[in-house]
Amino acid sequence: MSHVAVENVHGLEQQLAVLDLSAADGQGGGPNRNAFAAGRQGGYTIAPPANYGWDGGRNNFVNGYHDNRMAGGNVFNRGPPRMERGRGGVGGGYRGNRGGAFNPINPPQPMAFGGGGGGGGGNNSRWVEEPREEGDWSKPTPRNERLENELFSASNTGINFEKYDDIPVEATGQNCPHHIESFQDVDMGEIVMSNIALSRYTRPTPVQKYAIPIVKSKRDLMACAQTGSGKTAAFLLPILSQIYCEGPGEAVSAAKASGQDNGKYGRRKHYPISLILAPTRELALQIYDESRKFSYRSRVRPCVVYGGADIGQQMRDLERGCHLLVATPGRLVDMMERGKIGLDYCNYLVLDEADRMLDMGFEPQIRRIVEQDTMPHKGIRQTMMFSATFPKEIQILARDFLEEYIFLAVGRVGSTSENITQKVVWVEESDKRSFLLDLLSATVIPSEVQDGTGDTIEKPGKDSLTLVFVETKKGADALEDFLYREGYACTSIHGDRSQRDREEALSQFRSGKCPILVATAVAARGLDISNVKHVINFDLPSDIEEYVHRIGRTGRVGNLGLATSFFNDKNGNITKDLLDILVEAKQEVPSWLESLAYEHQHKSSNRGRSKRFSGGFGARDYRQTAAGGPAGGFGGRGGRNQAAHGGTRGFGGGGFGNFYTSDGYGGNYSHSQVDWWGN
DNA sequence: AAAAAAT
Repeated sequence: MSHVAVENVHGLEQQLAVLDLSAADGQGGGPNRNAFAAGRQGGYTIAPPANYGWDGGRNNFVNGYHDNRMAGGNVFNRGPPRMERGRGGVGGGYRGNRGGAFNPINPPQPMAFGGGGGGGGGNNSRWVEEPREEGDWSKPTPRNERLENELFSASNTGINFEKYDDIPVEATGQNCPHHIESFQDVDMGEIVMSNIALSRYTRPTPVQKYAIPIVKSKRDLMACAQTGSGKTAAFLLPILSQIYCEGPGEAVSAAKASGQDNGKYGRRKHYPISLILAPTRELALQIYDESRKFSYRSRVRPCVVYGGADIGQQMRDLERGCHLLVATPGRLVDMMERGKIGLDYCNYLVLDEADRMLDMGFEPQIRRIVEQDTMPHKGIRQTMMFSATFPKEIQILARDFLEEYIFLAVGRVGSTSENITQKVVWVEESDKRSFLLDLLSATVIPSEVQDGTGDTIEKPGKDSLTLVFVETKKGADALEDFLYREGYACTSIHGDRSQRDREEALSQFRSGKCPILVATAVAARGLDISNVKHVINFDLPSDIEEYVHRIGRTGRVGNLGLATSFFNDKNGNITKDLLDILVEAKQEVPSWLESLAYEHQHKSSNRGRSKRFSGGFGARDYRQTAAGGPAGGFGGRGGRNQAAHGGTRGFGGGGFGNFYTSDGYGGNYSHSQVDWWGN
């Protein structure tokens, strides 16, 4: 049945979910979880901040790029902080109490919108609006219809997750709070509830049902849930709810005490109450955009900082207040070293895509941020980690940052959504391009377009997006060029493109203006793009986690998706894991893949381990063993046609099935065959 | 060997 919450039960098939990794193994003795709430309630000096536009945070100019969502320039002035009105909050203590003592002007008055436009940024503002940080943080600030439309108009029309109700859920850890069935089952306050309604969320997704009460009860959490199942809201909603409920504590007064805005970047240091770290800039931006929705009509101001964009602009944005910060690690460290951000009062830490954040490339930066600076220790702060994949070795590492945590697994850790139809096809390197053309013309929902000669041709429609993954940045450029020359409206995203181009590419893809996006791993994780109907692994990745995340760009929030992967003898290292994934997701398995996996199992060591953890085996050694060297089973020269037609390849005893021959898919695949996967 | 993430 559904939602089997298990306490301290060692599940069998849950991929290491439990083992000895559960929180129940006595890491106890740490500080009281509630310490931060109790211990950080020092003096609170109320000093009115600069004039905030009532713009849930985001101005129309962020990160150095003009944001077209709000034409007309920066209409809100950024005057100096207003003179202290000295409502004598000193010693007044913590502000979380609703209906607290200091609420003389309620509700706060918003700035006039549009009208007046803020006085040209002069330093002599005479606006007498209530600064947003004052007042009762649990009470909504006034509506702003323009902002409301901007934030909520594009959101999808509710999530249909009924079919997920029989996904097995495992929650391990001591005193795990009971899950909820509806957003009304837990008190998240009127601000959150109204933003949930505006977002048209009808009922919580499975991961939200469990994570929300866990986070609300101040527990640390390691959460694993399939791609597209609503993880972002699963942490944003309860964290924001807590901040609204408890107020800013010392963070706001500390920022004010840290200095005056000197007009340029400001001298102030900002103390976010919550920090969310993400592995790519676009993902950080996306999370930030979500946080703007859920902080609408609140006193919480979200900010985002990431590399590749104007740091001065980001600093100016911080200057307007920063209570919830979304960041990529490098830029955050930079900001910390410049004294612009202090984590001293950061009570909530989220690692999104946590297994990536803790892998070799990121771990030192995470330790730098979390352990080697002023962030409250684990047990004081609340730490939450989310990902669809979480290799065992990284789970162990992750425990360094967690205290008495709850392990939550919705579905098996690392599994793929059954909403995604997965196909693996044998394609030699030299055939990949022509194969891709066939695939594109066969799978896109076409719209008729006039080509240069006046003939009507069919091109991808804007409601049918195709995401093509390649392994290298060069490869991405080359493939984009190729597709462009073939007449496809396509673009590309990878780490060598400018940040501006990256964001532009993503936006053109999202909007359907370029319905084909060629991408490297930068787009593999977390990005929520509606209408991605087809993910194509032009090059398969070398580890299975990457595969799971890549194909998870389709089949989101209950929609169906298709993922096609080009496989050849370069991909030996992923054979077994790929087979396991296909079997588990009840997908058709090409018999040649089964045979290869069988061979691989008998011919390579270190099987089933991600290369990151292969101990003494460096990546190079592993590759040689697995795929290239004398011990490998992939030395043969088999062509796609041979494979497809069951011809003999160079693998000893490789019995090839007729999965691809039986449906004529092999070398004779043509544009007319749109039906090869059974639709 | 590659990608990502600060300049």
